[in-house]
Amino acid sequence: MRARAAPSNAEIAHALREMAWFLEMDGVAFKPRAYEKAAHSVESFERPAAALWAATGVDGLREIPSVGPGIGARIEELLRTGKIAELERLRAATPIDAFALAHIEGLGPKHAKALYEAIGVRTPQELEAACRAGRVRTLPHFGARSETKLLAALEAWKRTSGRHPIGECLPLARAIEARLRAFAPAAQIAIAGSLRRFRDTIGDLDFVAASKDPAALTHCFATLPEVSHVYAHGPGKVLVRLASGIDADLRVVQPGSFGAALAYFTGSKDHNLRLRRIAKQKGLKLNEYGLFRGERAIAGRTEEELYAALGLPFVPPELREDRGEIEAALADRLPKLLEHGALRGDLQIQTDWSDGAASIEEMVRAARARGLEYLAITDHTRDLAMVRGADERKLLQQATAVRALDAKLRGFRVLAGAEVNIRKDGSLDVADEALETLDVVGAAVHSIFGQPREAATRRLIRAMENPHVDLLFHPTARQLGRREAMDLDFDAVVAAAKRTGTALEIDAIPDRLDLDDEHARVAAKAGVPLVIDSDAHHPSHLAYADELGVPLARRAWLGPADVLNTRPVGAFLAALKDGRSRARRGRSKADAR
DNA sequence: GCCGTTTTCGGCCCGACTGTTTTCAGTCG
Repeated sequence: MRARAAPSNAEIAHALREMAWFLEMDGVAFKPRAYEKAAHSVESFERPAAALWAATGVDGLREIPSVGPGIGARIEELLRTGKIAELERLRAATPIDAFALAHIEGLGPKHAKALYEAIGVRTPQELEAACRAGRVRTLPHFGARSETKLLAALEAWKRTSGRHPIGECLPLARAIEARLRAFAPAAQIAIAGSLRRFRDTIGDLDFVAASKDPAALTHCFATLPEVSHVYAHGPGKVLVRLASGIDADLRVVQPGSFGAALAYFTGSKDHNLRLRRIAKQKGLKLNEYGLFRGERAIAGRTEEELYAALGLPFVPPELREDRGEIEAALADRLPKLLEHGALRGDLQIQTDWSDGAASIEEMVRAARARGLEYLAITDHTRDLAMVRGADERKLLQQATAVRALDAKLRGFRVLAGAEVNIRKDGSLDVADEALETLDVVGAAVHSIFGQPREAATRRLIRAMENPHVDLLFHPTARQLGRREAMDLDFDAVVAAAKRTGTALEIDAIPDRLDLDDEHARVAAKAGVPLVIDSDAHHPSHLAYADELGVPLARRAWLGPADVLNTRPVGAFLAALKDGRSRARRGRSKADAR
């Protein structure tokens, strides 16, 4: 019999969150927050809790912040038996689909419990039936309006899984921001929330404004053409649903509070909690209106002023996730992050030789116009026959064309490359002799995504062991909202990348964003070089590298030294060459064994 | 249930809005 796989940190966190929800449902004081905090902490803990426990037992688990004797014992129980008896008991006592119901907007644990106890609602489907039958309005603390709201929330829940890819949200938010600015040129207006932190998926769009006339601005927001429904409209706050199915909200404060409100609504929630606690330790109070000593505001007009008054350097929004940035700020050791405009080259470009929309010349022109200094042309290869992927002959023909163009250019380099396909067993679809002639070889998975972890990991490692492979393109092959990342032993992938001198890519095309921030951070910490590419199939796509790739890298705490394509072309190519010779050394060692 | 440069006990973030209420609980961010 196959041994049960040890629960991952994410699975442990999920169980702890469910505990928190059930405890809250029962009106238990403080414990829910303790479980919630522990869940967050386990989730963002660097090492697998299972390994920690295997090595040092239950006492070792207490190395994880916010895990004490109680929760430590629960985690141990989960690791040992695959279950938490207390969670099973809570589930049995109130057999509802807590996880699904928790995602219905406006429905919290208390109401969920009341609905179950009074009329037996256990799932979103049963909730919908009860609302339609008019049974919900008969309960205490519920009315006809509650029913209408729940039905609307259920519709929203069915339409979306709750979060939206950033590529969809960013243009929409910028358009709304522009409308608000046009309406109130004197007001301060900003995008806040997870969008300002550049998370890869966004729950809703948050806007913050400072204005002397809040009511005019909230009215403007509530009547935007993009708005399909207004949930709530108060004097300083509006909550709406947009026609695209995304929720959006606006908060308006007085100018003296703009920085405090911006920080507050940028979050994350966990980052804010830490700031609040620091304020409290100093005998201050922090809210969305400012930092107060007693009744007197001592900061709040700008975020910089606010952080300074808390004794902290300014924390860039991309870092505000309570993933160590508070500790780093307190020690004045915040990383020097990659800046916009720092990328000099783009290493994954498709042209009309395969599935791109533009010619090599057009892509080069667009790249120059964006201020880039070099480009690698990396069209698809043989296995992607559907997009006319190149065989060896076509590849050499294209390389000749690229080099001819390169020879004519002044002050810009265009490099011959390919995006070769990694087959099921880790072999490549192009012969080594052809790859050897190219400047930049990226390898990528385009099919068979569902392999077991061990096979998938071996597949990527074998591809990286080919000495001609310089880059691993979109390493986990995820597609946001469509396809999960491949199941990989990522630590093993990172170790192999380091050993073979292969750089890992942050593919910035909006539906991939692969590596994600956490993987990229792990890779960089291990000393593996990264590249940030647009994966452009059209000249306009070149913008993705700076617009989405750079913020993602900032979320991963990357500095310019971590990213190869911040280097001038000569230094970049030298780094690739170094990587190839490292892979050759690794391979000859493997052959000798 | 966790935590500690006020603490091993006594705290635990804070305010806006809604709906159902006659002063507030629940939910959200």
